[in-house]
Amino acid sequence: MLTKQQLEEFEAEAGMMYLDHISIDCVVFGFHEGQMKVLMLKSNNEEAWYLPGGFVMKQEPIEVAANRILATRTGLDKVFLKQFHVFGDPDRSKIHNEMYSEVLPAGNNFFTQRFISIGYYALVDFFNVIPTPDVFSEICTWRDLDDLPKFQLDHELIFRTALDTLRLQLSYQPIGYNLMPKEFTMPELQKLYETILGKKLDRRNFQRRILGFGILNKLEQTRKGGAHKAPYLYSFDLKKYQAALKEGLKSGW
Amino acid sequence: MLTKQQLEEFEAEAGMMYLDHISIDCVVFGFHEGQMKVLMLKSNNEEAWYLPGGFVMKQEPIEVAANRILATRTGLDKVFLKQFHVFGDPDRSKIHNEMYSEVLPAGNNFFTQRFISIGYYALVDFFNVIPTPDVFSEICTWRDLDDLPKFQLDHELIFRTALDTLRLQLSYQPIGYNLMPKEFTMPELQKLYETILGKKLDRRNFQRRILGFGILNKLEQTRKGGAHKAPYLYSFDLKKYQAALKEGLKSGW
DNA sequence: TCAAAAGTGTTTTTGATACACCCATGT
DNA sequence: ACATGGGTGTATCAAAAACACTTTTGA
Repeated sequence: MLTKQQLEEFEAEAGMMYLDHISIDCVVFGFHEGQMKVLMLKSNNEEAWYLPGGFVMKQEPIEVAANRILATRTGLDKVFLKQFHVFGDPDRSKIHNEMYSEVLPAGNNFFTQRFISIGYYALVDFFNVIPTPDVFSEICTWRDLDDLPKFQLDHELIFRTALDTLRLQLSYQPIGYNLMPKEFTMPELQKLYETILGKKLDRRNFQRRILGFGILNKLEQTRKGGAHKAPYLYSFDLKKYQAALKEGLKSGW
Repeated sequence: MLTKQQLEEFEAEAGMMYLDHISIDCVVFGFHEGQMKVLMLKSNNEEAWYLPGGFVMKQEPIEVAANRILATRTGLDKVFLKQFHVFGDPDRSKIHNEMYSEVLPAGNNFFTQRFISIGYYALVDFFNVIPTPDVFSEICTWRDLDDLPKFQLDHELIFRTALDTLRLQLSYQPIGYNLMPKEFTMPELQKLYETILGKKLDRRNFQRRILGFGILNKLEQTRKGGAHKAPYLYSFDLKKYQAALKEGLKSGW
């Protein structure tokens, strides 16, 4: 938690560096132990959690800003990041505004203005992320998709919209390269799809379809140590994967 | 074309009314005589055309702003309007900035600041639109999709992104209610799809598929006066249409 | 040795595509 | 009467969905 003085200093600096009225919020999806996760933050003296976010520097492209914000929260560079919606209700930051206007001097100041937030969602490799709190929080950690906390502001809407977009994306784009480790088994990849979609898929049909996309390399080795028959390992064929991203998986018409 | 004084007055007013740094651009699609059209504007003393656009009032939701901007250019209220992308490159309004900084006093002024533009696309009934120029232009008119003029700024990118989004949309959402008149024939609807997609479709398969969606009502009457067999008239079943919008037309997985 | 997970099929159903025939209408 | 566009139907093919059997492995 910031002291009043720290907040005032930060406010003054922010007003110099950043564009007014524009913020960025990121929904960072990760996958671990068969569970879909979102990266979230929390301050010790608030109950509700919020999404990683930030502002756009005066001469910075918004994509660069989103990457920078993500990098500072995760330690990651160059991840899959996609703009999905703009949240522009004038009341969306009301509670926040009221909170800060108690602490900060009245009148124009950076934090109490109206913000229009550009939503990005990211797909990242769980193991590479080093969750890093921002200046407003002490806690930055993964939350299970089926055990979500109370959200601040409209962050629940932002999260839900991101998830819906991701699900839709799944039907015409390959997904997984950014979420899975280098090598993985077919059941592991299936679990990812099932988690995103929130439903069970047929093992055999899933395998046929995924292989049909032609974006996987089957490796020689198997994943040993499991309690049952050892599954084969696969990796993504990056070239073909990226081609599929461009072309799309099915034409529609 | 505005005089220098008019521009200065408008600038001062805009700075009071509107949020800094945020603009809205609309790609308005219409359909007439088997041709897809976009609504565009042009000033007499500039060569390049631009898209209908505007700014967000200080306490106005962005959806409301987009609707207001559209309403002032078309006379329409409550049309299909969808946010599709944010354009946030710091150089995107460079040329504009330079242009205005010649005319307007140096230093901070509304028109020479950096703008991040929220792109909306609209699907409207051609016949209901009354194209209305804005304060910067004398011409506001429909342009054929296959006879497009030179664009200002990054408006070509905005237009192309809108078209791509619309095409993608077509594969998982019904379209047409907002573009077609109340009553229409199957060949007319097919022409719409063909124009959006930029390719020919099989007459019989198209009909089967569209009817399969269950969003059309077949009317008793036929469209007479044509030089051939009179085609049946159809209308959209609004209830089922909106349900299909929500559900999507195919699941994917 | 057996339960559970994984590999590898086949059958069935559905939807997309391609194609054929007849009907109505204005010239 | 005929060319043209429109209504309706069928054959074919490919992909999705449903389903079955065998293999491997640790407990």
